[in-house]
Amino acid sequence: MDIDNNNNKSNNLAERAIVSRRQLSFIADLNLKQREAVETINGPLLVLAGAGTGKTRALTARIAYLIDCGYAKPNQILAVTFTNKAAQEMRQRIEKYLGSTVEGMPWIGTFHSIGAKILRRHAELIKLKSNFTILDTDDQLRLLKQLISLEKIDEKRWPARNFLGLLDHWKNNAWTPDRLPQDEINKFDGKGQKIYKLYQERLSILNSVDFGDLILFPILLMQLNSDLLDQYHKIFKYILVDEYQDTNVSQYLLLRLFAEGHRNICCVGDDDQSIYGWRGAEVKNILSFEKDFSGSKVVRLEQNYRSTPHILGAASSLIKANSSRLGKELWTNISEGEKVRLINHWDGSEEARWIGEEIESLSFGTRGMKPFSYNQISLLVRASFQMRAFEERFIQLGLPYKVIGGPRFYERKEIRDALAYFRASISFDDGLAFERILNTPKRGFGDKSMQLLNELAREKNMGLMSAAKFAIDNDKLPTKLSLELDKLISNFKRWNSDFLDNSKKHTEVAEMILDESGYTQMWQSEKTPDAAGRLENLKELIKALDEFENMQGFLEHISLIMEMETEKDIPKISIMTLHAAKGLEFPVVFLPGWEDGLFPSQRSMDQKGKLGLEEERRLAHVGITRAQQYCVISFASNRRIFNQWQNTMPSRFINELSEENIEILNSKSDFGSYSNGWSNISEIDQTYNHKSYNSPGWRRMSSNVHKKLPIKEIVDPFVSSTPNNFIIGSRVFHQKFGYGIIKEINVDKIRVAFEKSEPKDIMASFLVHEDDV
DNA sequence: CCAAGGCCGGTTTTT
DNA sequence: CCGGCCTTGG
Repeated sequence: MDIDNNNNKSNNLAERAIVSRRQLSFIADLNLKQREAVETINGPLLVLAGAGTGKTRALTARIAYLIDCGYAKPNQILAVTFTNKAAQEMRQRIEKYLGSTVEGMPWIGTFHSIGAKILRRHAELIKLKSNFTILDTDDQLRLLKQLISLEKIDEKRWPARNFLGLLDHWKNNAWTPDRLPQDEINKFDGKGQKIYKLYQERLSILNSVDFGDLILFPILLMQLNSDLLDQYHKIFKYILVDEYQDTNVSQYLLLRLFAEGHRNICCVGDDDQSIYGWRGAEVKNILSFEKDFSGSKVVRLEQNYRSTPHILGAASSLIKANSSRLGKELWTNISEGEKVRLINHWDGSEEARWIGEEIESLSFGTRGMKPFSYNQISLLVRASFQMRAFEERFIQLGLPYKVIGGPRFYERKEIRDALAYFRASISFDDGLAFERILNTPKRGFGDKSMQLLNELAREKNMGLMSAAKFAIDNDKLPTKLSLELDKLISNFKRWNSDFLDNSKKHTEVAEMILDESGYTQMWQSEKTPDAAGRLENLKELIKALDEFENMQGFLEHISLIMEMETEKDIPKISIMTLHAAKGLEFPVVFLPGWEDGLFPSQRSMDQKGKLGLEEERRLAHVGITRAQQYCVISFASNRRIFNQWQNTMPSRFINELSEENIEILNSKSDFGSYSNGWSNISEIDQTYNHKSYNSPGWRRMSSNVHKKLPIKEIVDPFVSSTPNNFIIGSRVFHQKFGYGIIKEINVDKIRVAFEKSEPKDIMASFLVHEDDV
């Protein structure tokens, strides 16, 4: 709103003085490196920011600096994050720095929200209306199931869920149906490309896009309309990207298109915190930044403000085992603190018991530490099924806890149903929403009538609601169903005009819809224990809706932001996955379940071999670096997984931790070898003793670790083509050209000087290290 | 069309 | 052990 603020400032000396004081306030307390990251404004810049080095601070100070010094207007800065939380935090900090609102910064947001914004502006160029809906996974699956059965593919062998995985992969790589690589086309029973095409056509008719399209379509828009791209080049004078290590190929391409304009792109990231490879993130992007953006500068933030030296030491010793790194060494001014503690338990429930007891002690103050509040304590697990044991234990002990990133509000059935009613009322084209609630509450529509309508819709190339109308008019349905359907459709027409009627409040219309459709009634008459809770949730939904001006805005909001802010309550212990913990910090961190196969996860290693293991190791690194003062790693000798007891070996990561930063707490059970599992908790708590690395238990454990399961070497052409497998100067072999020396690496094109042939640019996937021949 | 029971499978998850 | 999905029988 208040954009002019910045333009007027130079006219007024007093204000100028204020401005420079303000500048001091957000630059003065930065360290030299951070300052360099803020003040290097021209050309491509990569900021390698280790955990806890003030990354967000530097990033936001940079934006404030650009605006305050007049390098850019607030609306000329594109700042992209991955999560809404990060975007929100960025906004708040900038506001704090600039002392004004950031209303005038339309281009701060997640990749997807910015993609959606661009797409809405130019929807017609890509055969969409600008009020298109954004599908969720449920909708996508429903649509895919239809298409798969239509193609007469056996759904058992080729589940829609698998196709969704493929689709994701394709869109992450910016492959449209026509641009699919040869070896992708015939995936999924030979019909991959065909279904992809059908899917996109159907989406277009439904006036819908999926999440992948929110990145993919803007890329296409920019590639196909050079004048449009020019426009955006003019708008985006400065580009900033947070968590660059998490970008996938599509996101990278989009950024590169925009960056071609002013070439002022600043990416912040940490290759050691890249933990989303499994969903398409390419570490390659950050590793080859300097190659991708010529003339770039790299600034490393290595001073850590978060953790004690022992915690940092343990984390660095671990991450050193990774081979593909840009290399950073975190250091700190913080003086001595607790060593990282390591403890073994007989089994998972003993582990849960011990941690529960330990948390109680910590909350009263123990071992010379000040008492910790529960909200200073967190428990980070590899997989969410591990949480249950702790929740059960904490409930028994009466310890308050919260699960972060648990089942999300907008993913609940009743919420989705309600939203489907709203969506179908707003847009008659939204066939997937209509289909969802057609028989909810029961209106007598089963598979058969549903199929009839769907086939009709596809045949006539119309939305499901129009097809329904057609079916009624042409007597395609039993009279009873026709009457029901007719009633429903006229309801939707009325609800639609109610939403458009400005004299009616949208929340009231929404409530009315839920009542008139019989949806509320449906839950009221249901006797299951959770029915009451569902009705509560519906009320919550209406409350959330009240924050918005109209239904359209609300729907846009929730399709992009899948969470509801939870009110702050009494202090609680935070339980979450390691993935969810990225970006957070806690004084106390518990890291249970460090057992080979669980963490590192066997599946990760099976699927991606060494690269998978390295990603797991980064995850471990993320875990340890969350801790500010006190970090406890634990593992159990026996664990029940899917109700089956398994003997477990300590995680290989434990052996990689530097001895001098670790203190071993050993329970009587001596690494589980002779404990009968009945040990009494308090006894364990009181009798753990501090053992050196030479205890018999430790030696046994170590020797077990050496028997680590072999890692399968998987040759995935896409993955193994990362240039980091090769370095300049190494000797490689090529099937046709023989041996040669690497001279230059450019993403996956590698220039090789062959011994018996001219130098050539070769795709990385065709080269092997000389040792591997 | 629907409710009840059998069977299979089961990381990480944001937008 | 749990939840989702499919089959089966009313």
